[in-house]
Amino acid sequence: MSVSTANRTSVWTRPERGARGPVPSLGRADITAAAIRIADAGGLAAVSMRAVAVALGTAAPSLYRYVESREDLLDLMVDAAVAELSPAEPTGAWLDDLVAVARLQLGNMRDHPWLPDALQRDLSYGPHTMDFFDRCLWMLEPVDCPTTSKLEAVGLMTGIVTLFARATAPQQPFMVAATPEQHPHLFAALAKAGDAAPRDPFAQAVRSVLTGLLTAASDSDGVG
Amino acid sequence: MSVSTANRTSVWTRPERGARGPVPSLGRADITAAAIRIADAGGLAAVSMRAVAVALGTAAPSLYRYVESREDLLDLMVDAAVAELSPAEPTGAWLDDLVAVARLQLGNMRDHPWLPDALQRDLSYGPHTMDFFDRCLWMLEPVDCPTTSKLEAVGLMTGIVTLFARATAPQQPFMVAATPEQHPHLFAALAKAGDAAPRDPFAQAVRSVLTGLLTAASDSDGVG
DNA sequence: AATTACTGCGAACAGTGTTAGCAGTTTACA
DNA sequence: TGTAAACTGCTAACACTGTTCGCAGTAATT
Repeated sequence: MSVSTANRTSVWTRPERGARGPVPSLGRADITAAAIRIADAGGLAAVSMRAVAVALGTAAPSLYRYVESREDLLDLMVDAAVAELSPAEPTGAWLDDLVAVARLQLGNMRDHPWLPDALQRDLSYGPHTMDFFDRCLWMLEPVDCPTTSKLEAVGLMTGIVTLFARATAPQQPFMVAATPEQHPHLFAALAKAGDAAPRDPFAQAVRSVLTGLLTAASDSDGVG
Repeated sequence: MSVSTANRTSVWTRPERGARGPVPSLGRADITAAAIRIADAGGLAAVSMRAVAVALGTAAPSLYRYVESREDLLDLMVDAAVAELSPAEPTGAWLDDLVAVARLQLGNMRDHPWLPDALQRDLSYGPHTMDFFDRCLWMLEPVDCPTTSKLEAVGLMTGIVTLFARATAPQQPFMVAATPEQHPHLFAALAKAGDAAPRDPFAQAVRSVLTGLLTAASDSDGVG
C-alpha cells in the first residue's frame, strides 16, 4: 500500500533504462551532476539541453534518452540538491529543530543559487525531498495540530527561506529616484538608511511563522 | 534633491518619446495593457513580443521603439498591476493596516496570476510601486525601529503574499508514492489528511512575521 | 538467425528575444 | 522655406531555445 498526491507520469515513476538495447554511456546521475555544475556557475538559464550535452561530450538529442524533458532534468536537479542537506534527528525541541533545518536550507540555496528558481516551478518531488518532508514531520511530532497544517508550515518555511536566499543574493532591487514631495516617508527612510542592523531577521521570521501557524494561538485573528 | 538606490538605466528614467519624429501610433500604456491582458489569460510565458505585437496590430520590432527589452515590458506590467491596489490611509493600528494591505495584494495576485512570477525577477520599481512603499512606511510610522527593518518587513510581507498566492493556485505539488517503511511520518500525514482546516493561515503568517520583525521582542528568541 | 528494443545523433522544426537597415514622416534649425 | 536631424514602423535576418524525426548501429530475447 502507498499514498501519493497525484499520478502524473514523472521521472521518478519511469524506469531509468530498459533491458534490451546497448548499455547507455550515461546515467541520470551524470546528467544531473553536469546540469548542477552549469547552474552553479551560470544560473538556471544557462542550463540548456545543448549546454549540458556538450559538458558531457554528447549531443542534445541524446539527453532525451534519459530524460523526457528539460522539466524532468530540473526536477532531478532539485532532488539532488535537497539530498545534500541532511537534517539531524529530532531533539524534542521542535522549534529549534526546524530553525536549524531552515538554516541548512539557506546554506543549501547559497551553494546553489538557482535553487529558489527551480523550486518555484510546478515541480514533482523526488525521493530525497520525500525524506526531507518525513524528517520535518518527525520533528513536528510533539506538536498537537492537524497534519495538513504541519505540511503547510514546512512548505511555508521553505518558501520563506527562498525569500531570504533571494534577498541576500548579490543584486539589489532598483528604484527610481524618491522625492520628498511625492514619497515623503520613503525618502526619509532611504536618506537615513543604515541605522542599526537587526539581530537575526531570518531566524526571527522563521520562528514567528512557525509558532504562529502551529501554536494554539488564542487571540491571533484580531480584527479579521 | 533625490534619493535612489541605483542608477541603472531603466524604463522609468528614459523619456517615453523624443520630440522629433512622427507621432507614435502606440504608447507604453497600450503595450502594457495588451501584455497584461495576454498574461491574465495565458500566464507570463504567453507574453512574447510577437504575441503582444499581434494583439496591437503591429509587428514585434515596432515594440522596441517603446520598450528597450522584454524585461522593460515586465517592469511596466508589474507597476501597472501594483497601481491597481490602492491601500487606505493609516488608521494608527499599523498591524491591522498592513494585514489589510497584504489582503489587497493577495487579491491583486488572484486577479493577475502572473504577478508572483513577474515579481521575482530582478525588477526595477516604478512610480506606483514607490507610492505603495511610501504608503506602507506611512502606516509603520508609529513603530519604533530602524527604517531599514521596516523596508525589509514590507518586502518580506510581499514575499509571503506571493507564497500564498502560489500555494492557492490550481496546480498541486506532485509526490511519488509514500510508503510506511521509508516515510512513516509523511505516510501517516497523507493517509489522514483533512482533519480540520486551520482558521486563517494567511493572516496568521503575515501577523506573525510582522510582529516578529518589527516588535522590540523581549522574549521572542525563546527556547533558543 | 531473426526479431525486438534500445542507443546515439545529424538534420530539422517551430518558437524565442533582438538587431540591421531601409522607407517614410515630422520636427528643429538655418 | 529648405534642409538636416531625429524619429516611426517594419521586413528580413541572426542566434538561440526545447524538442521530434528518422536512421545507423548494438545488445538482448526468442
